[in-house]
Amino acid sequence: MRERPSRTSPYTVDVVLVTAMGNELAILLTRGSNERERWALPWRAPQAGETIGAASVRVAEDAIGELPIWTEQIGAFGDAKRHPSDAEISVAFVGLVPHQTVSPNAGYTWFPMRDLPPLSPRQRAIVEAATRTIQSRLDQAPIAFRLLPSTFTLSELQQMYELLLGKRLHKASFRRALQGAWLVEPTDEWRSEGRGRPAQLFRYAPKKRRRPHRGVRFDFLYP
Amino acid sequence: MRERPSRTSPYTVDVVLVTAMGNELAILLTRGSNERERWALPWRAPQAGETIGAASVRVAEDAIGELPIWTEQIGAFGDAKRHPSDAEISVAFVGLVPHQTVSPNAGYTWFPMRDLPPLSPRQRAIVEAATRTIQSRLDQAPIAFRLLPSTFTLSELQQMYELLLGKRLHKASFRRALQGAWLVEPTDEWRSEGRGRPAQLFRYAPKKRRRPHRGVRFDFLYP
DNA sequence: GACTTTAGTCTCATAAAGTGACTAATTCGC
DNA sequence: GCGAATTAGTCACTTTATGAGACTAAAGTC
Repeated sequence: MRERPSRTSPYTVDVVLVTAMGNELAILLTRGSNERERWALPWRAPQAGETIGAASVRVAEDAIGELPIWTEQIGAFGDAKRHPSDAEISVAFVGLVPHQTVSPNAGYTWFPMRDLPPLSPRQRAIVEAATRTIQSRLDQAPIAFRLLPSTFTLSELQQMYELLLGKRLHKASFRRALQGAWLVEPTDEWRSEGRGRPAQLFRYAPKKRRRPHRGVRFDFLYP
Repeated sequence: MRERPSRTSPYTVDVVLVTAMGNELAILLTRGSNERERWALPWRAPQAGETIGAASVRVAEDAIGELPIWTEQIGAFGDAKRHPSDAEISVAFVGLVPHQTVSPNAGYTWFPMRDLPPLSPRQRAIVEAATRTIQSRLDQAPIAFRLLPSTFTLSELQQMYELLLGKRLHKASFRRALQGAWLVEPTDEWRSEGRGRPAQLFRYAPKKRRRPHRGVRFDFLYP
């Protein structure tokens, strides 16, 4: 983050660290040491010999002192869009971080996704792509489960899905799909959350099942 | 392709050009000028100031003299896997090319995907990711349609989907889904292909429709 | 003309999804 | 203590999607 891109690294590795903060998704931004700089995604110009995977790990550790619970590469960004560095391209990663357990290091701040400060055009594009990456993987990896504590109520789980998908879900349908997927098992604990009936706590405990085999889907509207 | 990566470009842009060759998918490989080199995906170390998009276009034009009908970035590859260049990372693209109309330039050869010559580890990983990218976009972009001539029979379309997905599809289900998607319209032409009933020709002519709104899907089996 | 081959349709069975209403267990105001 | 409000959890009904096989149609082969 601090160093300028060296001659041997005209690319950067940028990481979008996402968390669920209350009812919103938030990402981690930094201004580095200079207070007058723009906010920016944490990034790093890898050392010679440092792989992009290793660089992304290091960026995350610099920011939160530990590893995200899930990481995926988003892609390479460049195409003339400006970046805090002079690098031609930036390889971007998303990482998910449970909010409760993690506090960012000095200089890093969570910003709700709906109210981000101005970013460089390239990093703005990276953030938008990060959202799409999360949503497209939501049904393939236990993303929502890992953003929650080890036990959780089904309402909490549904709210997490709603947050990540950016849309409301129907309670009965959600639970039916969840049951069919054999992904959670009930504990014998219940939690009373003020008013209303207490909710049973569940834990993530996936069981093997046969992969549903589907035909084709035509999901595109036009050209 | 010919040049070594310069000091200002320690990354390459690699392109997987895919076509349907008879009953198989094939990709375009080159050995460059040296007959004793390994076969490799077409790649290029971008000039200073050349964007990755522009570089991918140029790689494709060098290989087939025109643009693929559909292109998408696969991602950045590196992580210590070897590559024909010395570059730390390679940004990979997939491009689709209709086989009938395109003949590769000198030095480039189509290889069926099931029978590829040895590639560098990094390019091997790129090819595998290319397949996954195509399959995951197949329901979101008119990929199969563009690999076919402008008019085609529904059997041809189904075979193209089967080829791209790597699995058989049920005829009636396929046609029903296709009809529901309003993507093709019949022409008044028919084609007789030797024995059997002549098939009606269709053209790709998508009509607007409301996007199907679905709930959640839990498509992952375990961790 | 009977048989084969490919195209195209139909129907039935089953599974998945959308939806609203219903019951259950708790707190809050009074 | 009791009813309203609130949240959890389930049910029943409808609609839509999917899988599968059988059936009809139109050509060629012999």
